[in-house]
Amino acid sequence: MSEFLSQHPRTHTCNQLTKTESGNEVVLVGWVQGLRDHGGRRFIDLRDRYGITQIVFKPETDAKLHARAHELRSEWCIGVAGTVEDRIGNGGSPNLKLKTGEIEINANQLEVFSEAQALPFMVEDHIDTHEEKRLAHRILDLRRKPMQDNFALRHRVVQATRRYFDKNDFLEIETPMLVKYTPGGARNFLVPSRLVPKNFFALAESPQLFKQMFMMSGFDRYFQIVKCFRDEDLRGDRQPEFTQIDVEMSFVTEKDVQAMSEGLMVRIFQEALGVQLQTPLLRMTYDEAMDRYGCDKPDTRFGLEHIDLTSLLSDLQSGGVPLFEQTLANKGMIKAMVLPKAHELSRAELDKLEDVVKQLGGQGLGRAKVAESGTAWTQSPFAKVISAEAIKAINEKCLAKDGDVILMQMGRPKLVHTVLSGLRLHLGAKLGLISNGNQTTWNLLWITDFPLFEYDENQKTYAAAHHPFTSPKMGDENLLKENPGACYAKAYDLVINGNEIGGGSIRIHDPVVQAKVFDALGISKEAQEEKFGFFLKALCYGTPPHGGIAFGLDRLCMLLSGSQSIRDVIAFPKTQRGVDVLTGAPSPVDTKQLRELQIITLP
RNA sequence: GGGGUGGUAGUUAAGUUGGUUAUAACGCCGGCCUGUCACGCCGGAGGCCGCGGGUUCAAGUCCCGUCCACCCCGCCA
Repeated sequence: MSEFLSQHPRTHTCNQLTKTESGNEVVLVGWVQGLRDHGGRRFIDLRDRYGITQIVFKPETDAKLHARAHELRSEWCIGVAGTVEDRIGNGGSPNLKLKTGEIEINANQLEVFSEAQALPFMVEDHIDTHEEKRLAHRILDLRRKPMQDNFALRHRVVQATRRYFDKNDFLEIETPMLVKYTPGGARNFLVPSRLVPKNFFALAESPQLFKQMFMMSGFDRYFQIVKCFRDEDLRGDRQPEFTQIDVEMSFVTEKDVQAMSEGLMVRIFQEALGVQLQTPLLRMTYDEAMDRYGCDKPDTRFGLEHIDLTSLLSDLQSGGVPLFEQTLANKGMIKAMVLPKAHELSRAELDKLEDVVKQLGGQGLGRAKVAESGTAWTQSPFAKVISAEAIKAINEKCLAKDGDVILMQMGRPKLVHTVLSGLRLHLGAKLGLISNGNQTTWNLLWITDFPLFEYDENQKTYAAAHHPFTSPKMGDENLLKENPGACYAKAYDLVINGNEIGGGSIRIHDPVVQAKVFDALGISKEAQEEKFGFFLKALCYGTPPHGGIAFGLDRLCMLLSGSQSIRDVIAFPKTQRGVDVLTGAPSPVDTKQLRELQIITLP
């Protein structure tokens, strides 16, 4: 063990010392960030979590020490004792980029705590290394300032959250992670039980039922910063284990939950970024969002809104275009988006949009360039067949002027929306319509009035759009039996710059209504009892009206930090395949242990 | 499950119609250097071209398969 620290305890961090401390004897510890060896003057940048301080080794201070400094290498972990000196007074020049740039430490003691091998990549702010390598050497990656900043920010978000809810009388209570397996919804990770052989726990997808039972227990206001687990395919903003800020309140309406959530956002943005949000936030119904953006999490920082031409073309007998006619006959939808002349794209660039459309699953991209004072189309496959009346009507409906290009998608509504909203985001980025970097715009909005159910074409059944404990809108419970597809839900999502950051709802507190929803979902009485019997029973002892919300902490931190990936705000994330390349998880286990669990694996 | 992009030195990349010894920058190693802070100068080492097969006189380059990473669709109540 090193005696150095007992004789020379750390006196300062590497971001503290200024000319005020000139002449002081200090001790700094940290990592060698860089070396500049001038023979008679050896400089190193010493880095710790807080910043960087220059150390200088001089032969006239200690010839032996000066010689030893020659051996130092990048990322060695060292301790230095020395005198704070004014750089200018020493004949040097200040480094205005550093807070400590006017001073340096003239070293008189050096301790090498630990050497470092040659590095797989340099520890610097802007690295251009494949993520695979960063993950494999995560400790080096995490030493980089942008990563250190990300986790400091995440800490501030978490602390702000705890302070906010504490101040508002919420109780932070933990819920189980090993929970009852319930099929439906996200796929569960399974954990075999040794004590109850051949039976499995699921890792909790969310604490949904537990937090509702807290309300039945009379806890009134609950929150938790909690890990959740979902065994689904990964994305840049999805990890198999992730963290939610989970919230539930009794005796509230949608507005109450939203107001409490807005207060949280105000506090987080204030404490994490120093940004003042304006509340109340904007609200948009799900139907409006789908109509204008084809998406339930629209990025409202730019235009390029969608225009629905379906009824217009229906009125015009498809304008004589066979493709439109076919679409309408198949109960399809026709939507358009206008690319303004101001953002004119070359024909080659427009052709490339076809590839984008195909990647999104579309067949192709209908397009038309408006000409002759809005009476004609050029560069369009439809131009030859479409009626003059239809051209004029579409141009007017799209408010398209000469030189604008109308982009069209048609077919099944779901696909039209996927393709056209994907194309919209692509164009927003390509045309530079989304501000980024320092000039950050924060568009927060609520999406409200979601449908209660979605029809599953494959299964030929309804599925809960949010989850099956979501309350129907007032009056819609009467539709549950006859027309479930027409029911709306007391559900809401919080969207920030096109990212779904939170989602919640008012829950069902009436066991009769809850049973009706299960019926509509096609879950038999027996299955209801088997899967949710404990919960249905719990509902029967005086359940308060209640509702809540859950926020994706990782996504929120990703946005606030300006990170491109959720992995940059998770210390040890998994890759796209759900693998931890650092530790090698998942891995095979001993057959002895499998036998104990009464599990065999297929060859 | 499907589509796309990529994998060449420690790192990031270049590598022509297949053709001698596979380049460069940074990093690394050695030397010089008393005011640097992207220090500078001189010298040097470093390669299973992801992996496996095939075509060919000859493959980093062409073909087939496969693995890995990233992005997207499906999926994620």
